[in-house]
Amino acid sequence: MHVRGTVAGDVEVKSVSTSYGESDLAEVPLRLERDGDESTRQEPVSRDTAGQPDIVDGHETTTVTLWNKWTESAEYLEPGLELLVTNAEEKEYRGETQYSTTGDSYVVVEPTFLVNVTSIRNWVECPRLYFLNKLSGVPLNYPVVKGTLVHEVFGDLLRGRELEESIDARVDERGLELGLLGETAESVTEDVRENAKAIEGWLEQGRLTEEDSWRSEQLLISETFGIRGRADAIRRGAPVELKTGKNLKKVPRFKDKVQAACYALLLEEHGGDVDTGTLLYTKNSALDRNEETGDLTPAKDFSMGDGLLKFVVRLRNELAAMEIKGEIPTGYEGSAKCEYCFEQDTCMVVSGRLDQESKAGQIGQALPEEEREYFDRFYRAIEEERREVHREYAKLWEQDAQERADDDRALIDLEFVEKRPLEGGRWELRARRTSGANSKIREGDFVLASDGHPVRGSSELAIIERLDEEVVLTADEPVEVTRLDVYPSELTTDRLLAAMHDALLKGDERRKDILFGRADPEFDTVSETFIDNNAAQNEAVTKAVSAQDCALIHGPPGTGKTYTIARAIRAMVERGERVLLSAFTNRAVDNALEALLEQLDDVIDEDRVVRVGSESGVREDMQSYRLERSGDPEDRLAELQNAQVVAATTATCGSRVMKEQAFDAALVDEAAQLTEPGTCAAINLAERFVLVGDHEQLPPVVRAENDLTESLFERLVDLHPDAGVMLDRQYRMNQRIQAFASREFYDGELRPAEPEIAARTLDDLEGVSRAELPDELRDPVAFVDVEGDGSQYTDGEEAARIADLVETYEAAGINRTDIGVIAPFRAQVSEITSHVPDDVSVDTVDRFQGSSQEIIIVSFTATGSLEGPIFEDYRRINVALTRPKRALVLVGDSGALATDPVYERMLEWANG
DNA sequence: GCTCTGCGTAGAGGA
Repeated sequence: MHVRGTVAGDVEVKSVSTSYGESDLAEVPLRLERDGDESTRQEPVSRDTAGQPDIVDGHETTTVTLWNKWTESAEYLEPGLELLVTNAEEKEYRGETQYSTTGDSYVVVEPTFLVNVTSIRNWVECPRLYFLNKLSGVPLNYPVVKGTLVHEVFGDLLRGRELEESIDARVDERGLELGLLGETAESVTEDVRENAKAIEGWLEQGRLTEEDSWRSEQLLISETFGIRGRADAIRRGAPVELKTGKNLKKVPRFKDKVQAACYALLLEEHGGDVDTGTLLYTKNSALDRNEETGDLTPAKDFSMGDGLLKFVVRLRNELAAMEIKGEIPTGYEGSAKCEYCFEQDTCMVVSGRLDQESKAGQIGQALPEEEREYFDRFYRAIEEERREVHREYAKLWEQDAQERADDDRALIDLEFVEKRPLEGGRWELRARRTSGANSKIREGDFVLASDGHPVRGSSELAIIERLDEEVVLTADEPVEVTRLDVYPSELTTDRLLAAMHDALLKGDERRKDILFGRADPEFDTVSETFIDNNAAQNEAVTKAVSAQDCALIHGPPGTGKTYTIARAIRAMVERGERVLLSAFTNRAVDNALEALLEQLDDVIDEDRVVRVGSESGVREDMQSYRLERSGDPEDRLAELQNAQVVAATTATCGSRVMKEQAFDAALVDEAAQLTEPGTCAAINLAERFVLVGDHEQLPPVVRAENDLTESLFERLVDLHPDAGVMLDRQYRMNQRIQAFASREFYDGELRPAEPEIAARTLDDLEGVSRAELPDELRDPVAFVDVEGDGSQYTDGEEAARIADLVETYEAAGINRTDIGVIAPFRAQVSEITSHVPDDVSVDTVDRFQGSSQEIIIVSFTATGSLEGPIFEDYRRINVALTRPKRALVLVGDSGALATDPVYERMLEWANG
């Protein structure tokens, strides 16, 4: 039986004498997991072949005894951590039911925390090395790229692709990286071929002697052991790991065995019974000839005993416990000798700079205390985000299909249509959507495609190629797909961490003086006039161009910040500088790039502007600027190096490719939507930076409540007011519409740029006369009082009323495409969408940021009271109210709105 | 409680 629960008190570890001699044991007080909602819970798969495991029910506290080596895992336990003991034994002790481990037991700490196989591999080498890897990421280097290529070719061979064709295709795909590394296609092809020949020879042997069954690159998840990873290959049910590094010893390296053992655990949970593993060292072929037969022997088989598997689970437990507690490893946890470690110097430097305890010791001067405090604060915040991502993994099996669908995290009820083999051995899968349900899943995303359950059923990591009424996917193996689940990724948290690390430990001192307020930003003298009809915009461009360190441009709604950025970049380009243009979202990057291209028209050639990003992320009309990754290495390199302007999201700025680039200046748009480390990812690449944004609009989206919610932009605006300029003339709203936002959020400083803007009304639109509108809608700002239906996240009455308003406007000659409807909740967005015609754009406030419409109708969706975080953040209201150009209609329950002073003032203004 | 975009996935190797 499996016992699962939460540690409820202090753990007692002791030694006792048994008939077998001296034994260690740990007594763990455990609050058993209550199996409250049976219908939604399924039991994890057991390693016990005797039958289905029982989950111990109830919520009483009991004692679980962990014997012998499992006491090691008990040492990291503390109250609140979750514990799973498989194949436990039940016993009665003084009238109480207790449990203990048996010879077949595994003890798993925090089983919902899915640990990567590579993390375990790094951890067994040295826990401190694991930490350093996480902190700085692995930079672009040839051995790693070559290793990846050989793996890809190996996978292709297993899927039946021809060797030379595979090598050519794979080398071509990596053109950009190889170019950056200064490699030529010929030399890499030769190198990969040499490694791949060894694989091919070995595969041939297997084919000659016996019937082999293979599959390649399988992503496996174990909810019992809390491990996830992708096995290179599985041969007759056993893991095969490919290594392109050197190993001249007779036996596999220990960390390689640990890695294979992880896959063995994963395979066992998926129904296998594994006792051997194979490691394939491709460099060994020529060196390691078998003396007797003369055969090439790159493969080393080894047996995997129970002891190794349990050891691996204990390693995983140690790692998971530290991650859950947010502790930083010192290196003392492991037994590696620092003098043999070739990361020793890096380790000592990082330990010295951050003044962290470390087995290798510290060298160098510690960072100033405020910087170390900053590191600790942001490390904690980013790791909190990482734990939120891990909560998402756990939901893959904790939520049932319907719950996930309701949460927009899965598409269920797909109807499998067909599978088709692609060249290169991959598969195209097609399925039909049988309902109109929406989800977070979009084209280009990685998803788990399954025939029913993403973890327990047969499932594959797949890429969404197309998503409309039919779903088209590509995957390594053909799954008869009926369900898709969002596959969470730690990639962005990894990049945030690396960006913070780079800013603090690699950034120059002057930059840090600015970021920490120890020095004031300085400016050159520039007397040129850039924009002659808008003093604030001209000052902003001047500041951006003349900044030696940084400039901060505060751009309220409609003040032309995108134009200002474009103008500033043009001035920089004219000065011969290389510029990075960045923002958090692809949409913002493409918007800014569009404005920039107009400015650069006669300044530089089009091919000197490059957009870096994925095909699915970049907008259709910007695809021609997109940097292709595949092709001849020298061509790819030239295209990027030749670019004087590079545009990319901040996440992409943290990629290995972008980290190889350097710029004179970085301009970051929508900077108030970025976390500090997110902003650093972009500005780390440049000598100077310009942040453009509005901290009175929406803040960064973060999963956990932590220090990431304030943007670097906002902090620097306070810290260095002299480096900032506020754009104060808006080109969007009628004066009436603008008044409230200006007074409430911008100290009354926001004004119309021109009298025509202030006076714009619906009458200006072709074929429209306000005279045909009912009285209440003739004013540019109107309030429509609707009592509401009392539901929480939807309001059918508001939706119906909004549909009427749309019809009224249409009758007055207004195009439906000129009307936008904004609601606070997604549920209300769907509700309204079902009431109004398709060409009226309906969306959440958050998604409307950055755009505008002739007419905006706001649905408040609140009855009775105004409770809820969505209404607490006034920045959201600022965004909603500043989207329209000519007319704004507020629809809501005046009683509810009047309960909050800001909303009450809004009502007075709207009714005034 | 609610809003929700990014990212080649995870792993590739050095000595």
